[in-house]
Amino acid sequence: MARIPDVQKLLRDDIISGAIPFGSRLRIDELAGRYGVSHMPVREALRALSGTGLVVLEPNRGARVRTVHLSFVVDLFDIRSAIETMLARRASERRTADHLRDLEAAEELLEARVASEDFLAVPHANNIFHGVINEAAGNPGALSMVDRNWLLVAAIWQRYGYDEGRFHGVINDHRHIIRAIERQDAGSAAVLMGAHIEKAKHDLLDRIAVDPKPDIGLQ
Amino acid sequence: MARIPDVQKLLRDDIISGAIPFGSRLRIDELAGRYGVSHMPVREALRALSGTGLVVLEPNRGARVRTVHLSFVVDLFDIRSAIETMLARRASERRTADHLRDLEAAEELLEARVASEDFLAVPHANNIFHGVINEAAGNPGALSMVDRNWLLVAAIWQRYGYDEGRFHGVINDHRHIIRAIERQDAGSAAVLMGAHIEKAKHDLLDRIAVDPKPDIGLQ
DNA sequence: AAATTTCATATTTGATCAAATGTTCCCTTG
DNA sequence: CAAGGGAACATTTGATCAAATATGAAATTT
Repeated sequence: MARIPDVQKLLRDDIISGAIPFGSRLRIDELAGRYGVSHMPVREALRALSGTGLVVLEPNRGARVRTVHLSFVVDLFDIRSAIETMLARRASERRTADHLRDLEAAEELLEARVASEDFLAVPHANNIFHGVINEAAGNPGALSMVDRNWLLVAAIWQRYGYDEGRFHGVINDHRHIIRAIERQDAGSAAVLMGAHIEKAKHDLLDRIAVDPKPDIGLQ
Repeated sequence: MARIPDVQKLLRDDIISGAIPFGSRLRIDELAGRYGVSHMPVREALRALSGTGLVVLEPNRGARVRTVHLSFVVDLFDIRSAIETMLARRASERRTADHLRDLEAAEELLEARVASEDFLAVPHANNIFHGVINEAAGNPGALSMVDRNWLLVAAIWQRYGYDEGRFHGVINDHRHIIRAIERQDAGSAAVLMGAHIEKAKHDLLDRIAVDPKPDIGLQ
């Protein structure tokens, strides 16, 4: 009684969590055994994931988890910066009172988790915060692009861990971004968002530089 | 002896050309007959295309070509503007002499086609021009996003046709963009590219406003 | 001894068939 | 006559099997 979306999600999560390293071969029968399904749903799940770029499929040669180079990490952040900057601008123009409320709720959740040192749960709260902004921008296509991008960044960051000191800078950035969106100051929101993501990029790159962990599959 | 990538390409082209309208149901057996293959490759091709967003798959309810709203057209251009602006900036920084040569060759091709009034072939030349810039930027992930975006824009534009007067403005924009990239003026290249895409957006929206063609599937 | 070819094995891809799920139309009932 | 239920049909999904393709190892030849 297993379905394709289930396998897709299980496999996706196994890749993000690091259980399956970048560049690994993905054998259909092996995955079928792992998830307790026949090999048919696995086939289709792999095909679907190849469309998202998380899995690379070569005809007659099977599937692999995408390989990740250091330059690819930079590229990911450049894309994210371009799109989220645009979305912050749009969100400033279109935000409703409801959006502001959601935004402040998301930020409170994030700050509560930092205060209680529940650092593992912070990235998820962060994801919610950015999700509210991107949702408020009202561009579903861009939203799904950012989500895909986020997935890959999460997969990489998961493997290198967070510097806990980072979160205080995040909180300060967020508060300024909220205020810009509140006063519908699109230009300010865009610049602040750009800087916010630029910081994230270098925080991650620094962690990779300090401890590259060559066995992770980052090339 | 047909393969999945072939079916994928055939189906993709049929959607872009307008042979299969937006929102159409895509029945596996029907497509198998259309392309002269068994239904197995079609299944997998649909799954792969669903990953790209061109096809929407609902579990146990089959596949449809994605539906396109007017607001979605605006969203597409916003995304494209955000990414291509970033790529124009990067291309300015990284361009080599070879890139400049390719860029000028692409532009000459485009201008030749406009001059000989071969208007149907102009969009392809235009695609090459932008492709060179995006290639020079050296961000493959962003490149594939732009390509996907371009696919959808092409599908829509194909249905509404081009105003031939448009191309002269395009040529002027392109020449200025080339000069900005040549002198490695990233800020200028970015602004010019942003304006260039903004113009394209309104040229298309105007054509839709003049003749909405309700039977096309745009909602 | 090194290289190339051939053969065996593993794996993906395609075809056929069976089961589950969704849809539609007709019939019954209120 | 309308609304709800049910049966027949269509379509997708899953399973099994066969064929094509790639990979790796062993053996033969130069």
